[in-house]
Amino acid sequence: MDVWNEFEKQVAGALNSFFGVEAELNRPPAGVEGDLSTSICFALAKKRKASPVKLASSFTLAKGAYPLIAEARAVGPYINFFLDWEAAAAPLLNAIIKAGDNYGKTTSLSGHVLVEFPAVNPNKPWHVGHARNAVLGDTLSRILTSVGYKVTKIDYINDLGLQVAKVYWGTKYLKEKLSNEKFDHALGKLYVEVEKAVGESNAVLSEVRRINQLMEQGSNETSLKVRELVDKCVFDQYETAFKLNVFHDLLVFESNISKVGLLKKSLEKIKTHSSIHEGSEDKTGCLVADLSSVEDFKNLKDSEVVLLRSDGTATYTAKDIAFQLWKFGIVPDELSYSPFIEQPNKVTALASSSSGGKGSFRKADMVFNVVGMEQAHEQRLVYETLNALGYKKEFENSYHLSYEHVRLPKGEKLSGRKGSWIGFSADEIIDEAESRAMVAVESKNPTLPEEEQQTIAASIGRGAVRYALLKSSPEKMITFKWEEVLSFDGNAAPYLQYAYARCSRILEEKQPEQLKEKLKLEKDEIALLRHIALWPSLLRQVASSIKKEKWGTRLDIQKIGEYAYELANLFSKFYTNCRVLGSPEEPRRLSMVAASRQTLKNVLNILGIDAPERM
RNA sequence: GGGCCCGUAGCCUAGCCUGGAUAGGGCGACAGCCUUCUAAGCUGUAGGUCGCGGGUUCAAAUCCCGCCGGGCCCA
Repeated sequence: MDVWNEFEKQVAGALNSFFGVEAELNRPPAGVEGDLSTSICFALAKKRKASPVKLASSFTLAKGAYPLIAEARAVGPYINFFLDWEAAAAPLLNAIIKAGDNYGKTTSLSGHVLVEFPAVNPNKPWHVGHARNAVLGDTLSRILTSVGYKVTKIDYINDLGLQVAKVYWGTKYLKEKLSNEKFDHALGKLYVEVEKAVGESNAVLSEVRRINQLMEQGSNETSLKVRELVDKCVFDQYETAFKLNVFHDLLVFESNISKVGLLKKSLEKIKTHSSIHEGSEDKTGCLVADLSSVEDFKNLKDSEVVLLRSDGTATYTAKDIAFQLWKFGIVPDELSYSPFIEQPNKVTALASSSSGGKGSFRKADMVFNVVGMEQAHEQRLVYETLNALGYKKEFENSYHLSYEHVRLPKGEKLSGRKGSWIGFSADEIIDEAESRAMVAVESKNPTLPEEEQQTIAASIGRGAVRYALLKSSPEKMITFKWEEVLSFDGNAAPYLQYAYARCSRILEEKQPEQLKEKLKLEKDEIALLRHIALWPSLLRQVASSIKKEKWGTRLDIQKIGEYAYELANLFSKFYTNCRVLGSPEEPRRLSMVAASRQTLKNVLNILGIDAPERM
């Protein structure tokens, strides 16, 4: 049931048949009456040599042709259209309640989308910046799913990096510094200590390098032990993910990629292409990809991208290219998979492994990499290389979802090496939010069993953190401030959840029944109903805002949060001004409450925020 | 040297791609509203050189050019 979409079509049709032009439609600004408006008369005024005001007032609606349009009113040079809410309300409300969790969803798009996030190194806990990445990737996945895509959420674990070798060295030689806390936290702190040791002694660094070599060779005692350590760390990182309602389908470990020789096979496949050749000048002896045909890279030295150095070792770019080729199924999937972890969403995430069975991994039609914006250049190199190799379709379907980083209150960066994340790990922030929520829950619901209070507080805490990370545009830097994340008033997740809980409490008393006749609605009711009706087109609009750009991807993800806030706000006004239970308007208002509750639930679900029945 | 992102009240932020009505919100401040479905709420007041300067246009926060400030990348 998409009343709004139908209304838009009718307004466009009415304007087209009267003026004979396609007119753009806008929402009138706040304080101006009407549901849709057009400023087409300005443009027409010039061509037709008439004043825009006259043109606007000349407009008339063909009778009976546009059942959803109640009125078209000229306001100065604008024409404002009014939807016939009294006629539309009953069928709309009935349809929303019937559609339930599917209200707003469509199946208009299809294809397999792979979304990779957050790819945190397995030697420390997630900090608030990783949480931003994860929450963005997760919400993007929810949006894509809601418009019909089949989405695979994938995580990449670089278990062959020097950072991992360092913590492994630490567990052997600095055992006493490994604390008893949650393992990812213990490792993260140990890592800081190892960095100090490395800085003080060359012997340590060469031992770390030796460990790293063993890891890269694989199939030895060290590499097995390192993988054990990595798994243990990732398990604990995923406990954090679960607290944020972040779930995955597949984890791919670099060690497994390396073992099956993905890089080598990818290079075999592409090296005969004319754009892959030996480098010139200072790149003699290197294998390079030639991107000099790309306008933006023409004047750069690295219009030749090094894939293999003259000593035969591969660059990160080469690995990234190989992995991107794998994602699109250009090189076959030779990885084996085993069940890795049971998730609270009842999906068992699989992980690449040395012993498991072949996966049913389907090649992707579209790939999103959620990566910080400092990597824009690197990401573009990868995609442009695909293009240069003739994989045009894959190039066009490679998306770098970039986002700005989270900074600490004083403006410093979050660093694993220096340990500046300590005190700002995702766990610490979520836990703090949860315990603050618990104080309020206890005082407002003293009779509830403690377990239930805990569940509600957890929902509020994680919701607050997720919403704080989602409500502003990804390209804006976030300076972390406790007061902001822990503010439970105003434009914050608890405000949305509170509106939902209020709906639920009314409906606990009485359920709505099918509505039949035309409804006479009050102002607050129309405002609420209009916003509810907007949900399907808002969701569609956000999904279609996804646009590959030269550097990065356009995505209006913050519009979801904005919509959610407005919905909760309009419901709160309705709740204050329109008595439901026991009032003469009870039948229709119960339906309004049920439709509000359903829409709030569906919006919160896209944001990955729980909808508690009471709080 | 080249490139990317950000700049909107004390603080945070929407709007910019697709120009149009008094630049929307939130926090904080101040003043009101609980004997009726949860006051984590509602109502109101104060607070703005939309970083600066040009240009295009009937119309610029929005488009174009040039600066400045902050962050980042390539070399």
